[in-house]
Amino acid sequence: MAKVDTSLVAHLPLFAGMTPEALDEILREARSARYPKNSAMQGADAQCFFLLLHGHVRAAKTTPAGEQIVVRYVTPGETFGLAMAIGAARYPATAMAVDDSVVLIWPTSAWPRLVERFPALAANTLQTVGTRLQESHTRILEMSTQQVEQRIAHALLRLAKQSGKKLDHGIEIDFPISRQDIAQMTGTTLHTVSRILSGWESQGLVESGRQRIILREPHKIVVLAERSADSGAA
Amino acid sequence: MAKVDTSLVAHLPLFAGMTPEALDEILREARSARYPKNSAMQGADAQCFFLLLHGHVRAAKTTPAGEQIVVRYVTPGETFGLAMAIGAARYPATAMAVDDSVVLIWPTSAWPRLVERFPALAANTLQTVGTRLQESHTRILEMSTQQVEQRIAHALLRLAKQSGKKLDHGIEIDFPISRQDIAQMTGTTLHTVSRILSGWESQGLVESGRQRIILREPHKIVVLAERSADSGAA
DNA sequence: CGATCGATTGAGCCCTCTCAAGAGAGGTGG
DNA sequence: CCACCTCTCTTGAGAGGGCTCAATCGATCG
Repeated sequence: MAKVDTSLVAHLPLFAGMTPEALDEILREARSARYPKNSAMQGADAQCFFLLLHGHVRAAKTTPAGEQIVVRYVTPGETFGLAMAIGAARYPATAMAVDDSVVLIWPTSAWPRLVERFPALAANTLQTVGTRLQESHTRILEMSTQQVEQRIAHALLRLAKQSGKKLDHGIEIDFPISRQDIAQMTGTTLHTVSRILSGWESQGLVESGRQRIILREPHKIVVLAERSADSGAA
Repeated sequence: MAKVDTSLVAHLPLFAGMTPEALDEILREARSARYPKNSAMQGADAQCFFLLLHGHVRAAKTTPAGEQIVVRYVTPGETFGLAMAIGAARYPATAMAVDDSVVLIWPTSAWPRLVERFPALAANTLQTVGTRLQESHTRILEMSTQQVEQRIAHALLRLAKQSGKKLDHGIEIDFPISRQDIAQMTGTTLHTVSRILSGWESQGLVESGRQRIILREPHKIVVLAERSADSGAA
């Protein structure tokens, strides 16, 4: 269990307002682990919670019938698997590394003690969860009021903002993502996603391939995203 | 500013694990207010947070274009308007009393101090917000995978569970709710809701009128709700 | 008793899903 | 290093669920 360099994580929102000593004490309870690309990261029982240091993780929720939606993509610096903080004994979603990933892991059992000793942990986590709640509401709003094309545009712009790699001309989404994944983020089918991306590609808005998407004209995609349902006249 | 009886609120999740003295101190900072039916409860700036004591409140989110969705219905004992706890300066949604309602109101400015003095407040709120986050994800899952009829069935069952009044034969939703409201909860239009409810009514599953719905056969509605998209053969 | 707001219902259309092939890319084993 | 195989992506055709548009009815309130 190699010691984690505190300076790497001190600036994260989770640890806002903490003394170096406190941080040190918290990190002493964690271990780190590496997950290879495409490996599952958790069982059904919520025995651990995670902080992603490197890589990308996909959190997905599954229906009884086996259909999936992508809850979110976790980027470095973010926590996930916080079931216990919200009083759940089982994870409501499954996590999978979409890239080779490195995480810090705490046992769920440590959470109550840590919160007691460092109340800022609860306050900081509340802030994070609150932000996610608002994002969820935004997503519900989009699904209720926008056409598929607008939803896909918004989803890609969000991914680009969150995990975009600036290129000479455009922004590349920095991890492998398929048409199917985008469909599961926007409530549609991979076929429709494929058709729309093909359309955009022929207009030069994007460039894409197998699990790879580059936004070539982000600004034009913003315009698309904001176009309301009935303002689409050419 | 009439003093609030602590025994009325001591059992609420928000105050779990608190001493009577702590509770007393927290309540001293609150004032209570009454909002008549159909009155708006908040301005744009998040200057207060609320605890609903009596009545029902509808929280809704609006698009730039003016379309609305219902985020949730607040029932007595629940908090709302927690923008500041999650670090937002403005409310992400608007609140309106759908019934004559009574609330406790704290100024937003009191929150940091209260949390500092009573860390359990943050932990309890984290739990609440976490639960809401999961409910949001469930809603997204439903919107992605289910037909409108199933979504409406789920929404009504949830409302009945949360705010249902048991009748001799059936369950009545205990506050005024229109077709439009249900449409805004399920991501559809009032027309479709009306058609589906009319259908159910002719089968004797529900009985409904102006802003009023009674589930006459809750069990059959559960069956409807769980029917998957392609198992609908008569 | 009139006005207003919610509910109902019909007709027609269109966006998106479903079903169905097939092609290309990338990885793997011989 | 090549052949094969699997996984992703593409594209066409057709159908249908739900939306839009439009008009009317009914209840509630002032």
